[in-house]
Amino acid sequence: MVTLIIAEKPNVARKIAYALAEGKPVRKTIGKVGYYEFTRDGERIIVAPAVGHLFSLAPKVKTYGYPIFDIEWVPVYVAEKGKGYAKDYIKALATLARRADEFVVACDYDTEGEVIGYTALKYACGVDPSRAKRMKFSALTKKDLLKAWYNLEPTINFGMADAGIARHVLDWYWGVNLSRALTSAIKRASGKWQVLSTGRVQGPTLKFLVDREKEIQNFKPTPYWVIKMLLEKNGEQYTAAYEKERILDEDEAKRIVEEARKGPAFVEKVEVKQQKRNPPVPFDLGTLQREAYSAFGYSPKKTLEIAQKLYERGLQSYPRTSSQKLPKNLNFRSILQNLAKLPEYKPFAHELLGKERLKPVEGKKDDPAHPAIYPTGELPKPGDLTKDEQNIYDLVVRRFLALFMEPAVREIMKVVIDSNSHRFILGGARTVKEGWLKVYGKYVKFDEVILPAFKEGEPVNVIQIKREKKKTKPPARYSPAAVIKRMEDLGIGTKATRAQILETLYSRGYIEGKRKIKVTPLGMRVVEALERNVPDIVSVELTKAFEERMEEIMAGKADREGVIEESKNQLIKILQVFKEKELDIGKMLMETTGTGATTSKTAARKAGAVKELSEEEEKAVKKAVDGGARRKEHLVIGKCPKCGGDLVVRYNRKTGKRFVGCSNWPECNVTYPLLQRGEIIPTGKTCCNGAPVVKIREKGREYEICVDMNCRDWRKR
DNA sequence: GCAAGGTC
Repeated sequence: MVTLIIAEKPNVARKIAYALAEGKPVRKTIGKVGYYEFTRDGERIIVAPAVGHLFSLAPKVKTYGYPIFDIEWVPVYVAEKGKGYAKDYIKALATLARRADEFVVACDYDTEGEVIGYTALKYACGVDPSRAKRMKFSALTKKDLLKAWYNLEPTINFGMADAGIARHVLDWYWGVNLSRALTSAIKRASGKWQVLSTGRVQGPTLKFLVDREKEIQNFKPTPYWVIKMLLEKNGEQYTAAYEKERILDEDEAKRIVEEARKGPAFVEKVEVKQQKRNPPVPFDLGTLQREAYSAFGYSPKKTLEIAQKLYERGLQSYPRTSSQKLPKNLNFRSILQNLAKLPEYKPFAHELLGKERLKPVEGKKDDPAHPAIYPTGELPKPGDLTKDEQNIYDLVVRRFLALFMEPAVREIMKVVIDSNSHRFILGGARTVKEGWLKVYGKYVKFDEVILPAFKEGEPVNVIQIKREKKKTKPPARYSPAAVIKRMEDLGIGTKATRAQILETLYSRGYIEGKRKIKVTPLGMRVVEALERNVPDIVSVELTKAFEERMEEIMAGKADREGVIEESKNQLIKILQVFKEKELDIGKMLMETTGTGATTSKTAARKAGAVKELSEEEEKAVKKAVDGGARRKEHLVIGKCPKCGGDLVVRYNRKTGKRFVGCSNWPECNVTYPLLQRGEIIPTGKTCCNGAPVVKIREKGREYEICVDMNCRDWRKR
């Protein structure tokens, strides 16, 4: 007797084989596809992989019209471009099925996994899916896999399979029909062929981008005033802010300034608090994509591609996960021992290996199929990784190391100054214990504003009290990383598809801008047209409704075909109305708001995935990057001798190396090099030409050094 | 040609 076990992907097939085999499984191949043979308890077992979905929905008749509902399952390589690799996998399963008497599905235990198993059995193996048993596991450890093998479910979960199939059909019906309707409308109005699209996830994603665009367009800045007190202590100047942050009336601001100027000013209260900051949680894909965007400016899609490559090389675990928890039985010590072989991680790994107990922090999110992302302990060879791969690898390794480290401790200081019964607040903050920031501080910065000691009741030497006029700012545009986050929060798309769906919006010409996403006039019109005629498709409610129907199918409270039929009837009505108004809708889609035509193919390409940035965009990007860096709150080590701004520790975006730069960059271009090792502690002292002196603490050694390399006393120090 | 979902 031969049993064929079907896994969701090659890597899992290997793990199952190694877990179930008595001794070592034999790896064989059919075409390019590897599969495994072995015995257990005298039974012959074959484990072979799918590669995700091997079958996809496609129309039975090739037409361009709509509505269209007559669809069938076909091999993915027939329905989609670039899926040729799937052919070998289908062929391998078909061949192996002929040798098997029993079938077991061992795909991920969720609706998509059930559909992958179901269609593989039915269309690749040519077997009735009701003949198959089910392995059910939530971790790929030997223990879990053996338990699943000895406790096989008698059948696959047909409730889950039916719910999954309904999801595929409904998404196809709504997405393809409405995309054809939009494309047809613009064709009729313009005579030109331009692909437009929408769907259950594209619609609401574009909608929230449009909402933000409108908020920005309609934004009316209102003036307000802030009041600042410039004061002096021990020869240094500090700025305190009036306790009411914004004053909306200019006369009131004037009055406060006049009254406060009369003084006398004294310290009313000093508060010092210590704050514990725990290490960040392990990476799930979304968090990694956000961090890589903020650290390196990588798009979510790029980060996923790099992470996939690192996974394929065995350097890190599976990237498409929503878990923020590490496997309980992972051998942390052996991973750390391996990482210690890389000089840049050696000190941190050694420090951790000296601990008796290694307990990583963990986050709330979980994933039944995969743990959080972690480095496997396999090491890249020198020169093996591209710069981009090195960056993501470094981020993953440092995050992993940080999980086991002590919390950082921050000291927050608040000095309340009274001047003629008006209160001003002077805030300070510094890191008093680095903890996990030692290894991860490269990617997270906290504000360092060091204040001298103030005593309650002491007089304050006020230099100036003044008001400044400001204006409220419109809400910020979404970045790609922020879009992914918003999609996660709304519960639309999956960790594996969100980045790709965002790219689709670019390629349709709906949105533009690499870092700050702007909706094009075409994008605005598409949402408008859909909102008027098919409000469901731009609302997250459609996803919610689908999910409810799927729950009902799984629970046996609704029938798959009934749910599909119901959605189809609803769509028929909508599409009929759409078709009647097609020409008008097409004309509306072509209207632009005076910023140039967007309906031609070239314009759509221009508005699409932006490869080259205009000068203006380049500036905006620089500003965003700089703004981002500033928000990361760099360590201040002294004053700039040229412009009086703050000299802060910065990190080169490309090389990650640290240096000292002026906070008034790009207006002021003062920079100094820095040693790349050791902790930097500001001393408040200055040296030649006013350059600051810093203290470097490294491996218990401490010394002071002037940051100016031309310093005469450089060697001496 | 169009969706969204797996995975290389």
